[in-house]
Amino acid sequence: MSLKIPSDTVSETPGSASAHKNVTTILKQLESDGIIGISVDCVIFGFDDNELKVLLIKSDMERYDNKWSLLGDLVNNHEDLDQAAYRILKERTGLDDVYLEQVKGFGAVGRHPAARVVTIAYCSLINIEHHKLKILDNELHWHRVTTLSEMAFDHRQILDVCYEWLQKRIQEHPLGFSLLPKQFSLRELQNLYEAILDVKLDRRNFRKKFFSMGLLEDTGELESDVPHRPGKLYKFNYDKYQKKERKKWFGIDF
Amino acid sequence: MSLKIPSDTVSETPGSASAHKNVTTILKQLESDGIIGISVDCVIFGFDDNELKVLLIKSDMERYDNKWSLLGDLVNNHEDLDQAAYRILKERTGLDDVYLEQVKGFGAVGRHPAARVVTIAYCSLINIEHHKLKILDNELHWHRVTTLSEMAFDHRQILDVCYEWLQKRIQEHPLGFSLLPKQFSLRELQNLYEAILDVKLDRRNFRKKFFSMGLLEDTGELESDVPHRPGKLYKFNYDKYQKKERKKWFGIDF
DNA sequence: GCAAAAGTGTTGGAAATACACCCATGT
DNA sequence: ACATGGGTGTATTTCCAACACTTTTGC
Repeated sequence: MSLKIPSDTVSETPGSASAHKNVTTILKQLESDGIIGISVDCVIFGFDDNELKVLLIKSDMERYDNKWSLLGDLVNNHEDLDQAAYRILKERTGLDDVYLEQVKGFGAVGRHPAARVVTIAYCSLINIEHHKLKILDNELHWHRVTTLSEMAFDHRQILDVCYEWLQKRIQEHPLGFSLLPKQFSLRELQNLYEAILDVKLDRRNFRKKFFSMGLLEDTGELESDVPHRPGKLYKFNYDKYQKKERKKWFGIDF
Repeated sequence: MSLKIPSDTVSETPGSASAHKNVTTILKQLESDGIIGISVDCVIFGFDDNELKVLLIKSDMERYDNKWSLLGDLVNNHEDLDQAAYRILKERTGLDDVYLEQVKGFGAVGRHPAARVVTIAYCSLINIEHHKLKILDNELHWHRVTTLSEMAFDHRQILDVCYEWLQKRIQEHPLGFSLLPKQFSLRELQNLYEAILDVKLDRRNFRKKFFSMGLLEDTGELESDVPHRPGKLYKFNYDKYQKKERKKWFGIDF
């Protein structure tokens, strides 16, 4: 987790290295005062090369040098938790208007070496191609979720929880489309689900399922630059999804 | 939310009124120092008279007099979030060894009038008959979830989120049994599901469903003191449930 | 014997699964 | 022409939903 000085104004130089120093000082102060710090950590998923990726940086803290870290920061005094998460995303990646949802709070006593810090984990899903990263401080880049090197603090645990959350959530909510381009082929969609859930699905049944939901809109366009017959491109009709009434009864099963 | 002086030792006089004073003082201090406080609020559900109930107290704070409040407290410096939740339950109700799960963090800037406090909501489910309340400070008692009077702070929102969480969770995890006696009839179980989900279910299909899961154990005993044919009493086989391998694939549906 | 809830099976429809061939494109 | 994935339909099975009568007990 990277921490910076809490302030009420969003930095004018988002992502600049200078905004992320003095971390240790602040934490030492918190610790000596016996105060619990509160931070937000963002688990940002992307999908590329048919693999689920996560966005990590190199930790600012010496002791955790060469370990990878989620994108985090202390929560400012006058911002909501959600706002803090959006701010961190914006500062670190330059990205805005993305899917973001709170997943869980982590507050084990020893989870941060410098001070007592409770963190709220957020999940974000972005399309890697569409949102090219503009800020690359702290070696920000994408990592495969399946083959992760050692991570700082308890960030591995946080990531694991968020990944499991994603596996469950993607089956009951159409958040996966955030990982794809606005227009996508059914093959891409299926690859996404297969990669995240680590299963093989039947192509025909997968199509039937999604078409029967009636939420995919044929754009009339086709794939290009593929060395085979191009597939149709669809987009997800979010309005129509919103209007569907949610069923609160799913069926008991455990 | 009721707050008390953070300390590293669990109070020796759990639930005593004296442990819950000086709240305003602490919060004023936090506020003047520009520090974000962190608390835990417990939403404790019970089931009685075929209705879902929630355990509330009268708020300590003047401004919120006569409004009902969840059971909460500031998190101590040297306790995990989960520990804090268990401590609050123990202090306020004398109860231990109960189901408890984190639901969501709430951190809107203005949610608490005295200071900036981020709270982590926990859900707990207890059997009202089995765990008779020993501590009744602050007018602690059970309220119907469906007909709630005005609540303090944002506690109504927290309760709503937790209730929706419960409706979803009870269908995919056997936590509902915590609300029933160790031995229960199928009628009681069905009443529980019908009350929480606010649906009517077919009795035969309900039985079929639960028996087919193979997790109910016939105790050989029967209901007593019922003015009709007594039903068989079952208990939930939690060991067997634990051994079942979880399926990560539920089927896409949204 | 009557009221009240326990206990029990079958059937039809819907949804999930399994499975194989022809089509369009780039090379 | 061939390699690659796109696109499609059907048969089977499984699961869910609807539905009614007999049994046991307390009063």
